Amino acid sequence: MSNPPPSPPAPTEAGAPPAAPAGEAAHRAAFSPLYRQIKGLILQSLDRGEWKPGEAIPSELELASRFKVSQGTVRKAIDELAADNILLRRQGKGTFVATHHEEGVRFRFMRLAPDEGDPVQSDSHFLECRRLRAPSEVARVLELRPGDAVVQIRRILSFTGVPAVVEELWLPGALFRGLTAERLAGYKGPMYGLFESEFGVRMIRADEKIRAVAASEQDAAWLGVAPGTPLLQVDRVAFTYGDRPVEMRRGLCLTTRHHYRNSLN
Amino acid sequence: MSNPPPSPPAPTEAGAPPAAPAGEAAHRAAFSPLYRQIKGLILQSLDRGEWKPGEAIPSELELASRFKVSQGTVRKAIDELAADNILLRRQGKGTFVATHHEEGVRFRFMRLAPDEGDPVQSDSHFLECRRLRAPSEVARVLELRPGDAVVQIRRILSFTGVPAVVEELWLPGALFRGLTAERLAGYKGPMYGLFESEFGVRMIRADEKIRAVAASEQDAAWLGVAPGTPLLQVDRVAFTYGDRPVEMRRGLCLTTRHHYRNSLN
DNA sequence: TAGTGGTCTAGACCACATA
DNA sequence: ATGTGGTCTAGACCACTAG
Repeated sequence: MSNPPPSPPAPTEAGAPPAAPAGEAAHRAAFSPLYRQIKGLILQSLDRGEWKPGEAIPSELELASRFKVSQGTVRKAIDELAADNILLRRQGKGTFVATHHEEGVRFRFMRLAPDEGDPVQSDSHFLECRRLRAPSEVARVLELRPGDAVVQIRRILSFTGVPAVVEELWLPGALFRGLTAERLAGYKGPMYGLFESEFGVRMIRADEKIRAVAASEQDAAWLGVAPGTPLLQVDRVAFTYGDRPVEMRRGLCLTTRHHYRNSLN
Repeated sequence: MSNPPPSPPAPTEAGAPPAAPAGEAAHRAAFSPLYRQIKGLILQSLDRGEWKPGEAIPSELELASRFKVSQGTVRKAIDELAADNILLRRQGKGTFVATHHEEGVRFRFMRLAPDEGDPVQSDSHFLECRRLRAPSEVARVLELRPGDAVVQIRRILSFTGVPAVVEELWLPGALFRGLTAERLAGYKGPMYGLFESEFGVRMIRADEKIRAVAASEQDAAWLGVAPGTPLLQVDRVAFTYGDRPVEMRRGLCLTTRHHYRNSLN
């Protein structure tokens, strides 16, 4: 850096607006450390697609000179993004934008596992994929205006040929133009991989609410069980960059040979 | 530190055995960075009770001089322990051993939340607390020898007076001598708080497997619902320092007004 | 050999809590 | 005023990857 030698430059300025202490400011305006501002700038670049999933981002040294901070500060920003599973560090190679196509990450959003044996990839059978105006609850959850278009998808997930989950999804229509049952069915790999590659929508995080419910006649038929059979109902809201909700989903899972796994830390 | 000035001391030595490259060693013996060795040493101190839950551990500078490393290295070790919720940093005050008594941490192991309103404390009604020889499955999960003593506990959890969970727990008898229904019932606060304060067993982490099942006659009676009502079955194994299993638990949850909440990152 | 991330150190200064 | 954790920098060296 080019500064008066052993005197670190004042924080609060990084090519970006945040946290400028104009005059005296009230008591203290938020205060965000430099590395967090850098994190925000990197997130913005990701959001606007400057670096695509699977690609390498610039090296730490390069980002440091771009943002006019030390490597250590960039490092700490990237540390947090890597902890959030948004970036992926590979020693000797670089830092990469995480993608839903990687092998090791395929079960991050698929918590249903067989009671014995290793987790296995599920097969999708799509029942429906249509566009319609958002029901009020869907609009509320996805933060759309009433009447905005949404895509509704219904599918059956099977493990080794046995149906185990019937699922319904809602997506904002504006983000998923041209999504059809054919495209869904023809795609190899996880659905979030398709969303990411074909529509530029990357799922970052999700909240789930889980309940036990009795199978309806129709759900029971799809799963080949008796009506009233207890099913695990998993309601998910998934978010992309900036905590914007972009998927609402309800899964009904048969848990006779599978379970939902979770770890509490 | 007292070392030849601008030449960082060789890693691999920190008052502890790990990762000593005797001669040449095969290809490469694990290799654990210094801060991870320090983390291990701190964990050992915690495990042996050198610092108790709620207490402050020595300052970073103090630990640095004790372990003969720089503050930054201790800091990184503590960073990881704080991320694991094992330590708690409080700026200006010190670093503290996490405890199950704190307000903010009371819902870390209680994932059942009311459908509307904020999470609320549950009341326990203890049905049973007795010592017996471990059934084979319990022995296997808790890594006991067949025939070792275990404590079996059964209780009902109620939210605002309404029964919502019937729960059965198994604990290693050797660690919980003198645990009785009276002591459980007389204790104010979370059960893990009692385990920690009265028996020196601190729960660090847990794995859960969740299924939907039909209520048995007995469980239905306890919960005031019809037999066959779908219940959420939550099977938990909880671990203390060193990933030693110290609790096996099965909860059956009524999810008509509550749900199990989870976040996927 | 060069480039990338990973570790370790040392020192300065900031923010917060307490006495 | 002092002590604690929190941030930032600068530089050296290690570990891994690839041309």
